[in-house]
Amino acid sequence: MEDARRIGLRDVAAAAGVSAMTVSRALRGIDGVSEATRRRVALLAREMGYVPDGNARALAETNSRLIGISLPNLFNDVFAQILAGMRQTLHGAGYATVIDTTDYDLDRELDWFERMTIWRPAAVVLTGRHHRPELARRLARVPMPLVEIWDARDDLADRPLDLCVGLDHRAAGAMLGRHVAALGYRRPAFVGPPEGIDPRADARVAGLVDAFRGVGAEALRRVAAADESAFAAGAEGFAAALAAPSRPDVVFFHNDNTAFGGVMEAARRGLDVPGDVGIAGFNRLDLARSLPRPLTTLETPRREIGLVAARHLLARLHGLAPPAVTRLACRLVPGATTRAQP
Amino acid sequence: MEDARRIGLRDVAAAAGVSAMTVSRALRGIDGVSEATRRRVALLAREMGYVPDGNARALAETNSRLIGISLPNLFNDVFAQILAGMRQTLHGAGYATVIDTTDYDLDRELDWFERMTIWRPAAVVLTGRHHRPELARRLARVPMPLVEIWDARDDLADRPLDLCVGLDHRAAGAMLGRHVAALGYRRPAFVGPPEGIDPRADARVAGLVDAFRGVGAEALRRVAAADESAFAAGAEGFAAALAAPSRPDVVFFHNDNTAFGGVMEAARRGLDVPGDVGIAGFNRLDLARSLPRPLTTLETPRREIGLVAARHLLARLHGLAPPAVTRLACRLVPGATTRAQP
DNA sequence: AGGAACGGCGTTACCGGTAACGTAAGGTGG
DNA sequence: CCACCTTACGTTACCGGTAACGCCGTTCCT
Repeated sequence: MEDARRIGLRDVAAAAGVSAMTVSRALRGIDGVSEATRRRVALLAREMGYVPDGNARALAETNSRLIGISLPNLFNDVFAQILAGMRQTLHGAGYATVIDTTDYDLDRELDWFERMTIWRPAAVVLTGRHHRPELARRLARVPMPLVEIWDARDDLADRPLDLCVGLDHRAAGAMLGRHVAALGYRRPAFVGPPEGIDPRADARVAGLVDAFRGVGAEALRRVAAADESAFAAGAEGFAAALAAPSRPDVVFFHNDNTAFGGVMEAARRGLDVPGDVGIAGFNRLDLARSLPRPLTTLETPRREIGLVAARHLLARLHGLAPPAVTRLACRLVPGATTRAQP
Repeated sequence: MEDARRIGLRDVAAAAGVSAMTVSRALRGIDGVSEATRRRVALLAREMGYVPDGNARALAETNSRLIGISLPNLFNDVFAQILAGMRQTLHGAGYATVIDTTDYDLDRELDWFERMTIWRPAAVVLTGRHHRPELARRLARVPMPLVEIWDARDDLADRPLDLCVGLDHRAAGAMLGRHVAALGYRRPAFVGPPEGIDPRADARVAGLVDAFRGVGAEALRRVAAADESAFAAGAEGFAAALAAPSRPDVVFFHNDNTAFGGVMEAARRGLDVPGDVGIAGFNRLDLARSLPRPLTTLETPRREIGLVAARHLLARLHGLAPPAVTRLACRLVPGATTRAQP
């Protein structure tokens, strides 16, 4: 594998009869080299198969062009879309991105952060507002621009580590909940991950509770559903929710995919949706749009979050001062899986 | 941002009253340091917030622990699952991974490859067997272990660049096609990306054509469907396929998500599936499992491809010689969207 | 008792680039 | 004709680690 020594700047320099520094300048397009020399060097470098060494370069320059991004996972398109939005902007600005997925495990996030900072990234992107305290301590020692995405709660006491772009999941849950409560539903249930796993899910549940408080509704029943497949989890969770003594008249789901599992389970049981039971999803995933009976859901601006986060990060890297907290709006999408009128 | 100079090995060394080399050895757990010194140094390093510099380290050591991975995209779980399989193994072995998505654009793949190799990765993972010739040329100059995943056609004349782990998409298409042909369908259509975008889709179409050849079937009609949503694309493609003069009696889809779009469109039109028209998907995505009428599809071993690819890559990095081409088996999943008997 | 082996640590020389500064040749203006 | 400025390079000193080797005081063996 390591047959011949790698070709370095010095090798090209020797072949061209100039100094290494001249080759460096020529290849980077920096002033101080005649056009003739530049062309000769560039040609030679290409012929010899010269590839610059990123490590040496990064070591010599003090600043890197690397941005680390931590996401819970890449399934169900939510984070994949946020990521796509960020990448587009960051790559366009000449930054490389390094991704990791934590599966909602804060220890894995911290672990990744420590392994990542070894490479002296120009900035870091984290998901959510909740991290191990050790992470903030490390960050304080070696400050660097940082964006927390996806979760931007409306709470002045809760300062972000640096920048923050996302939505208020509690408010989002409340918006959806109020819409559904206004339709007359009074026995709400929620199917999603167990409490304490995904803070955003917990926040949305809190929002639902807010919405149903004071309208004479029963307490929201939360059902934990976990399966490697979101669809299966939704079906099982829906079944579990219906098994409760006081049968819910509407079931909220963690996202549209799990909600679809619920819709399927309802059909399997011969239940009429929304006649017998209402169903609401979250995020407005592609699937929600394509169902014959459109899902009642809430559209989250995922791609926009990615774009804005990247833009603010770039501004920050250029020494500007973008807003610390950016809260993007969600859009209620009334569907046919909840009844139309009270 | 760059207030105080970063703390380096020398700073810790000075504070501990030893040489930088001793600190380096102590922190890396290398022999030649007394236990007392090691502990003192480790504690001091932690207190001072010392973070090693990956670039300097990578420059000093000749070999890196970085593996670059190129995938078409991260939507619809196919590549996300392959990736999850690889990551698990590679991270366990102490390698870091850097991902990029090409969106099926070979120029972007080449571009990424050139930017990536600057970091002297220990190995590279590419998707598919088709790349820009320039990429192979670069690779020849700076040889490194490489795996091509997902596509492992059964063609002796077609040598992989190095290693290869995947499945034979043409054979997979043929397997599914033969099953469906045996059920008596004779007017097949295919809905998926336009020809020339995704070589695997093209191979599967070739397999379908193989399967329907010689059974007195009409020529397979290929319908291009592209939409940002796979579901919408499936619905539109299905509609387009049905609009043909000789209406197809079975429609194959690029994957289960697009197939689901077809199922929805059929329901919207009041068509009976499989009575009026059969539908078949591909990949056996989670969705296919959760439908009330299970989709006829072909299960591809995505996670296993990731695991095996990573394992072979590690073997290769350890100087062993894993098999050059590994073809994994697919599993036919007969469903209820095609009729049961001829 | 003398030399070998060993544990524990320091020195030196890179790894492959780049910033900063130095310099010779040719052009320019007074 | 000479001081002065450009242009086009070359030199030097790092960037922050690590491998290889050297050195010194113990301990152990014969």
